[in-house]
Amino acid sequence: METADKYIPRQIEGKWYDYWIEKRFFHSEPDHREPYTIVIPPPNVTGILHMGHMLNNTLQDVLVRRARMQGRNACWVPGTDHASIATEAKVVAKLRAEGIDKSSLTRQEFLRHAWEWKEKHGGLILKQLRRLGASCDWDRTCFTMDEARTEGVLKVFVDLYRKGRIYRGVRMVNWDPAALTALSDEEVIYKESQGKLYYLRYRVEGSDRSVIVATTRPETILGDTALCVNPNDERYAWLAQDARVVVPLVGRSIPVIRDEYVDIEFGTGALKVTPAHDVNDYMLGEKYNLETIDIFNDNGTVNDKVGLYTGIDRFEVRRLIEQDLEQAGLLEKVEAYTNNVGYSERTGVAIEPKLSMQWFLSMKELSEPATRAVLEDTIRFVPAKYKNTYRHWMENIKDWCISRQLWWGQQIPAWYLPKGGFVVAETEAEALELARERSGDPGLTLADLRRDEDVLDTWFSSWLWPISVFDGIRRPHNPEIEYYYPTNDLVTGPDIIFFWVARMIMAGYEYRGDKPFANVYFTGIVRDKLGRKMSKQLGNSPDPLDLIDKYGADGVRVAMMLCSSAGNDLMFDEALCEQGRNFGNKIWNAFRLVNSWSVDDKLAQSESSRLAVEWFSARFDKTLAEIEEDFASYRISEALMAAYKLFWDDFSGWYLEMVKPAYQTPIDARTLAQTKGLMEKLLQVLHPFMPFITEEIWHCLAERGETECITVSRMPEPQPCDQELLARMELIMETISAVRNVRKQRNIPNKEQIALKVIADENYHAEFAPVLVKMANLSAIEPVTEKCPDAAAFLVKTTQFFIPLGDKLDREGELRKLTDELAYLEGFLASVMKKLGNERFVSSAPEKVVATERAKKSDAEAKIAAIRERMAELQK
RNA sequence: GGGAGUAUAGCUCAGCUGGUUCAGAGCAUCUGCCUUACAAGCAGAGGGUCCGGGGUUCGAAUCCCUGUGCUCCCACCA
Repeated sequence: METADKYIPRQIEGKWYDYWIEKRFFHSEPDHREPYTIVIPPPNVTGILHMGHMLNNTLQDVLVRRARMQGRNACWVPGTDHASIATEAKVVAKLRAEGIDKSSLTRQEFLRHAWEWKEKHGGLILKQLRRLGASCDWDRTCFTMDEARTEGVLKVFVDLYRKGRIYRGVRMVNWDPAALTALSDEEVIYKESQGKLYYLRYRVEGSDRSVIVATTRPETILGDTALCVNPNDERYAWLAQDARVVVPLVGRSIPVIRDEYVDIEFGTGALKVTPAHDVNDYMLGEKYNLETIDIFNDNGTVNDKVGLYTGIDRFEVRRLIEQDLEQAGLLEKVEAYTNNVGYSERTGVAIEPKLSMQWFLSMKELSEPATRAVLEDTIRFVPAKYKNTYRHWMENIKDWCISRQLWWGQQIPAWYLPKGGFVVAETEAEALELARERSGDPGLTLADLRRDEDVLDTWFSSWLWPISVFDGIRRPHNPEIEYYYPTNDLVTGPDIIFFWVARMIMAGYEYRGDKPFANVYFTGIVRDKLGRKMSKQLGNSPDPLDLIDKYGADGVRVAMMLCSSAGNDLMFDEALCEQGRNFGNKIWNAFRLVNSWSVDDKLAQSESSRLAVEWFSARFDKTLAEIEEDFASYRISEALMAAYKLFWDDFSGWYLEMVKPAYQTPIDARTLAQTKGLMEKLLQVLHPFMPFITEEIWHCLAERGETECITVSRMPEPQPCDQELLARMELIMETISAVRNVRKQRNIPNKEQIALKVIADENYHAEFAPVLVKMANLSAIEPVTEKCPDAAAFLVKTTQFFIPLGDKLDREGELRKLTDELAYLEGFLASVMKKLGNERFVSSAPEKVVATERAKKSDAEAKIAAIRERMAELQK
């Protein structure tokens, strides 16, 4: 049968994925087996697959597939996140493109559009994950805003409210004037921005003097309610205790207060205080009981409180006010200034600190068991360095602002009573009942109640994810949650350690009394080969699906795994995909070779084949043990590299060459069967990394029943291996290399058989002679007792080998080589002697170390003697 | 401003408790080969101030101090 010499992934990947799904191999139900559970970090429902997802999900798939093959009941739960701000922004943009303004719609109408959009475009990313080979249990696909999850969220909200952990409060929040919502601190990104520092003149009342104040935001003078100087600043000692100043342009009279908060060194040492629009000023305002004047509308334009610049955008006002101040002679000077400005992670606009009524979750108590769990390694972080980051955040945790002024999300289950006050309940009916009780008015109807307009922060649903995907919030004792929870591994990025990981841990202890997962594997950020973060703007991120088309899913998976070490950023280079694809091709060709052999039943197994099988089996077991260890410490890329070398070097490069029959001659049945068996085991080891090609070849190697897929086969377990055998073979391999070297240097074609003579000693293992003969294409190996003249000679450990060359021998060249070798060995010996000559070394170093030094010495001496003899021989 | 991490071959990275698995791997490069599974391959080769400087030790890539570079997190002085 003819098989192509190039492996074409496209032809088989879709076929096998469909087959696995059809046979329901990825579906899991609780049973008697030990569970292995991963919940996917839910991507945004409107998201599309990028390289970060590729990395993250390949890792999860490797772990899940491996666990499945180890006989565990593997369950990987997929799903998507409703991502309130991001999704709402997309829907708003889409409506705008259709000429519909969000403000012209009712909440219900808007949500209808949003759901429509979600049904149409949502979840594309999950389909894309199938291309990658992700072995998720798709029957379990969840959405953070589906019915079960939403009910869970509301139940938790009510529960926390009743426990007194949720409260309402006026706080300074990070206001996003584009999305028209408050953001949590974690959603604000600070960036250095080029700005200006304006020096403004505040006239002192009843005096002809004035105070100069430096500010980066002159437009906020509209909201100034005080001026503050440091009490220790002598420059302002002349100001009366009850001095008042006049706000430029506005003309408002405000008090001068004194507080050590003000940095004497900065600017002029005088600070304007705008409690409504600056976090620090807000605190001063609280302390000195200052008036708070909110000057902005929600969209960032100036309101009519002051009567100046009404309706104009904040940045435009800044420009205008600069001119107006200048004209009024109230602008002392303007300097260029670089400062840090917060921007919305979602919309990119500058954050406006704003006072508003929000819902908060008190975090202190929740954080305590969660902090302990990580510090005591009940939950293991890989790499462990993130424990520090985690601890630092948890120990300084602040209350969580959980309300968002959006429509897309879970609406806060609070209802306001007509005469003030509110009730919190899971359902409208319950709310009504409570409201009647509370108000003492049994005639109250739902229409009398007004539900809070805000929705909950998206993370308020995703922090429940490991529980809610098994419906463990609504039905805490259902068999699924009790079987699958706690989950095993969480694979995610360190950038959401606070947003998500920490909060899941808190929710886990609060609602299950147990950790949500045993291990957290933090991936790095995928960067391009220049070290730049991959981004749409830079256009330096390849489309994962294009890569899959070009290199095959297996190839791209290998690429991702090769460059990822836990917690480190990875420099992705498309060349790695090539390496992955090449590896697939190598596997394919090894299969083609094995597949091409015809069997002769009468043939007995040759000695060299018998030895080859024995050796490779040992080699396999040794590597398998290493791979086990790598997995245990989450060194996934090293595990893959070990398997890669095992297949490429040991199996293809050595083993197959050892057992390969001469061209167009048959192989014995025993060797063929053993080779296929070894290959099957190799495919199994590789399957978690390269699911498609391994499944394909698995079925080509033998007739299989309908469900006898590699995907659900049992992973080989490491057996003790014969180290002695491996060491002996190592020497034979060295000898083969040495013979090849001689051929190369002397231009002796590989086809030409040559003779080898050996002075056999304890390091020469004659039983391997058949392997040596075959691999080095020797006519014979002849044991001798004397050195052989006119021969190329080489040393393997202590064994001397000779290849008679007759007059082809290049005495000059040979001598030069020997001289170099001698010089090296003498230098080496000298350093060993120096060490051994050091009494302190001999007396204080452990016995073992001294012994190895002594062994080095005698070894080097023997070699030097042999080389000297050989040189003398050549010089005759 | 506070904290953490990191620096090893051209690139990406291993290197655990200080000593023969200590200077490694893969890729890239160079030199031969279209040798009948594979040129997406085979056989070889070269390549290092283990960031600089001190220290501890019989012995340091490894431990300590210090400097420098890079990365990240937290805070947000108007």
